[in-house]
Amino acid sequence: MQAMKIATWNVNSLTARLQHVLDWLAVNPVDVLALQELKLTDDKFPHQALREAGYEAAVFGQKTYNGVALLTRAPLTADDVVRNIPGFADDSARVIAATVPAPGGPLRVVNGYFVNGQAPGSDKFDYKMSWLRALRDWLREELAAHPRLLLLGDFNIAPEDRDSHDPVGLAETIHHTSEERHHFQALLGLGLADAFRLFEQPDKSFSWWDYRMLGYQKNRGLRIDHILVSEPLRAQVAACGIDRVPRKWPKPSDHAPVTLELV
DNA sequence: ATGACGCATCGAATGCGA
Repeated sequence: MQAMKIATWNVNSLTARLQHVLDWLAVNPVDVLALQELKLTDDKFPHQALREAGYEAAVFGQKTYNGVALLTRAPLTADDVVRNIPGFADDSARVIAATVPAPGGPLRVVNGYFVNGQAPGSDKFDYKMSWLRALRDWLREELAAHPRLLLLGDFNIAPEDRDSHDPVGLAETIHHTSEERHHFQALLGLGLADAFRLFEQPDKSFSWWDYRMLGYQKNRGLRIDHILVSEPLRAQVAACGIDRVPRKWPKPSDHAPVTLELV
């Protein structure tokens, strides 16, 4: 059976990062790439350049902020693409889900740009909590309908202390709060596994580093980009890692891609 | 340290990210 490669990457503006995406795909010709923070409307999406690179795209864009897309080598069936959480009113384009052909049977891929939440106690934090609750309730149904499911993207949650460069100094601040971590655990409780932790990983493995104060050079980062796999997929996960290479390129996204291999 | 850096927005200063 042929291996299948899947990745997620918050590009912090696809307009600014298109060449990075193309360069990365040329070296990492994954079958599926989930993108977040497109920061462009659908009419500005670079379908042509990506098609020339061998990818079709399902897009859910928005002006200035947010925006998500799924790039796939194999054509998607458009009739079961879902945009945002059904029944949850949301002004932000944060979720796109689609079914992707795969060797062991179709995969349901749910790509999310989770709410940042700014600070505990803020209106934005309340929105993050409501959004996470709605996501969980929807995913319960989605998993029932599609047992072979991946949830991936920018979760904006560092699940454990080891996922932060400063778990003590940043305790109970955004990305580190107990409430956010409980929500992450509740997602695992649906029957999902954090693919990254299925393998031994280097200490201080992060997927995001602040642009300021030499954050990357000092490895002051957080692991907030994740790939969760449902129980039926777990035994097929052969590898999961963070690719720091594009974070070293000129004018990088502040996030690095997270990659997964299914056999 | 209500900072820093980077991106987007009708053109500069501000909102936002994490």
